[in-house]
Amino acid sequence: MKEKILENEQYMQITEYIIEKIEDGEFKRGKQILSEHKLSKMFEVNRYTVRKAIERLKKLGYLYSLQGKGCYVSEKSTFIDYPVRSRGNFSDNLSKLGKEYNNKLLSWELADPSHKEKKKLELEDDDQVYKLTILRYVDDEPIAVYMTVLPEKLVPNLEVHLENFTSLHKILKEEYEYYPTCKNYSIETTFPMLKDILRLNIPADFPLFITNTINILNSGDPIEYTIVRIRGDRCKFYMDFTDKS
Amino acid sequence: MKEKILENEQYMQITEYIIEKIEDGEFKRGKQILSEHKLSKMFEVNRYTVRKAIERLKKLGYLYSLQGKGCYVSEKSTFIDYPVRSRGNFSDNLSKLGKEYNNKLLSWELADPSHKEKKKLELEDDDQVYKLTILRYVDDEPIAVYMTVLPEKLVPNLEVHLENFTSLHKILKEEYEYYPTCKNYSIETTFPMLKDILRLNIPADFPLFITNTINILNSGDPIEYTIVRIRGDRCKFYMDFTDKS
DNA sequence: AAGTGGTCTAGACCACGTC
DNA sequence: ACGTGGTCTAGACCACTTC
Repeated sequence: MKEKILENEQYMQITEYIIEKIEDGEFKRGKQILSEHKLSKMFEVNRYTVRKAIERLKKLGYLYSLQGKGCYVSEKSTFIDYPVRSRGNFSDNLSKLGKEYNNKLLSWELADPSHKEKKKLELEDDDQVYKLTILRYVDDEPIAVYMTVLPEKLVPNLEVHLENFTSLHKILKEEYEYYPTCKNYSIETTFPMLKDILRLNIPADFPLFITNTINILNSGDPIEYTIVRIRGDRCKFYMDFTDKS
Repeated sequence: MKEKILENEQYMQITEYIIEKIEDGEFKRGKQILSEHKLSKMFEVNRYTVRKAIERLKKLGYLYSLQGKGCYVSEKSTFIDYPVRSRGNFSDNLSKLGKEYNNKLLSWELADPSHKEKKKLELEDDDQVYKLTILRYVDDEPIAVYMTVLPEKLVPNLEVHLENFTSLHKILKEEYEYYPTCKNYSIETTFPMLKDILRLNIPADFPLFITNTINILNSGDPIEYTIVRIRGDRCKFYMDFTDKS
């Protein structure tokens, strides 16, 4: 272990070494690996160095650790497919996968739009907006935070329909007869802020997707501007261009 | 600084504190911030703790550091838009943004397909495939690594056209009269492996996009199966459903 | 030579899980 | 009581940049 892959980066050698062990099957899926203390003795390095290697292996998805118990080799994880398409929505897809999902309305307010929201939703000067924050669970695990902004003039008295919230699109359909379609969509990746960490219950160094989307009505009027913050370790985006729905 | 946001996580408090300073404009864009040594004295913590905060701030895109010089507040970064659509390609979009790009063929081989490649490309038992590895630069900065697999039977003698490589789709068009369209597309996010770190010249803890796509011919036959590994800190994906191209 | 960030050692205390 | 991972301190050496 004493030659160097990159200069002065023993933790990188240890990382690659452990990956090999996992892929060779020597460290078995689901099984506990050696403790940090034992690994640091084995590699003759400080625990700090082993921890940096393990930190990276966790972020790469090879390992996960439980405080007080130990560090384990991950099972092959199943990603939740997030479909991207003009029409249709998330729930259609999930039922195909046999997964349960539900939404929880964290908060709502009727407020003045920010400059950006005003522009995205093509609003006049005095228009107000509803701002909803929704937490989405899949199999009872929090997966994504939705921050949706809707023009008040298009969804008057929205708050009346927010009791026993299950789905925004259900409300739009059943109460307003709106069938929004996606105008555009963007996907970035970063890391969770403190709010995301608490809401999604993820470590600070896990990747996060951020999507921006504007949905419009048949008339072309923007009905919602939504920013979604999605667990990057559990989800993937999927587009099927043969699907004509 | 002595109350706790999360338990035993002083570095998280320092992170949030510095973010405030940046967003308030007290730490100015492009300017150097205090050294790690000075910050650790200021917050009365060890340098390790300050470094963890700075590590996080770098990953969040607020800071960048130069060895021997110091740590600076990032300018607002401009993302490279990666368009996703059935037809059309990357280069159209970039020329709109006024960016230069070019490709470099790192390697190619004619080989047996893996099990997965065989399935994705709907190959017979004896079919071979060309495997190309291409590095894409934007403004002379490496941005993405393409690993493309093509059935040999559809692009016979491909190697003849690989001299002075500029673009695979140019070869497909000019030499084979193929105009591939995208069948499906997926996007995940993880972290770079050693190869990515060296090729894309990024730190180990920067986020990476991984896309999978299958392109088909008009006949419906799969022509390429491509895995792309893209810098997540510099790129975003963009879909426009009003664009009918 | 002095200052900076990058890496690592040695050792400590804590929270948590198992026994 | 003990082992585990999570956090932090104190101090060291290195590579790099600036002077």
